[in-house]
Amino acid sequence: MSEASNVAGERLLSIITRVERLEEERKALAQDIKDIFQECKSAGFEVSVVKQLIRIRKMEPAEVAEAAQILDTYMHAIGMAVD
Amino acid sequence: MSEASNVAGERLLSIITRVERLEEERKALAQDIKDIFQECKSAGFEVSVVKQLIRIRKMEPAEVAEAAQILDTYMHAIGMAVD
Amino acid sequence: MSEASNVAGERLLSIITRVERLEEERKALAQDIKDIFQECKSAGFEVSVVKQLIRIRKMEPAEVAEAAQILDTYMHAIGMAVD
Amino acid sequence: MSEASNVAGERLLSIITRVERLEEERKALAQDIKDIFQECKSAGFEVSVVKQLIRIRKMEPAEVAEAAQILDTYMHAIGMAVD
DNA sequence: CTGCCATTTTACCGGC
DNA sequence: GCCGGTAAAATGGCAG
Repeated sequence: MSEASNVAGERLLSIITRVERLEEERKALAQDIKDIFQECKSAGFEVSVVKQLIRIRKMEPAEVAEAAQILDTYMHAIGMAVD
Repeated sequence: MSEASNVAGERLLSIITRVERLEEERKALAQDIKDIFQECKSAGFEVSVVKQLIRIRKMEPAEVAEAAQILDTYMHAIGMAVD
Repeated sequence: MSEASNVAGERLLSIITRVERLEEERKALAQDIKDIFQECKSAGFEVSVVKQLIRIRKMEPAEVAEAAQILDTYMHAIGMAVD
Repeated sequence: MSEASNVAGERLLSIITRVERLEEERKALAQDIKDIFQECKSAGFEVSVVKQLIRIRKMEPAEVAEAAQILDTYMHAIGMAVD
């Protein structure tokens, strides 16, 4: 036999191979992102600021959710929970 | 104009949008990988060991041997050697 | 010789031993914290709320620092940095 | 009254204060450990390998053997065995 | 080559 | 008691 010596081995190898494939795609995307930031820099933008902008755009909904969660926790704490 | 008030702004918005798009694809791939490890677990494999295997497969054989060698040397040095 | 077979080995063993000692102290502190939360629960407080309070007390200065960092980043970006 | 407005509040504040104190001690210990690894590096040891050694020392010998065994089995299963 | 940041791994904590 | 997600820590990669 050449690679996987039995049924379990074939299954395992399939798992490993698929993961490795997806990781490569992931790596390629990371490279694409890096390329865009390179272009960003060439266009005269501060990369760190742009990254921060992106982070803020992501965070705003997250912060709303967090605030809601804090409120919810307190309401539970004082026995006012609706559920 | 709707969002970006000038040429630089449009360029910047384009950059941000493209990065965000790629990041979402990255996130989706990460989820796919998680799913495979879930399947891996269901199939009865030790996920941590499978991850270790994938790590080893990424390394050059020489690197693997060298790392083992250093570890062995240190173990001898502190009297932890198996022999 | 019994444990470390040479000068380098003794040095290495000393390093390892000290790290292990500090890690144990760290672990003991973690246990102490857990014990306090147990007491907290017994006293009738909602542990999750107390933890959140602690987190919030930690976060306030962190948020100030973050805001300052954002300002700093922008000032750099527009060439107004003081340094 | 200054900070805690009642007995429960005082109790709660005591809990919070003690936890925060212990967390600071924990943080200080983490810094001490970092310092030792810095010294370790300066002494010419491979920090990653030393960390690996410490991990192995924490494990029961039987566990070490078992983990190696499983890895070996999987490597054989997918045809990566060295022998 | 050192410090920083992203990713990964590990420990914790709640629900089922 | 295990399993799931979540928060902390460690690791590795990268820019400066």
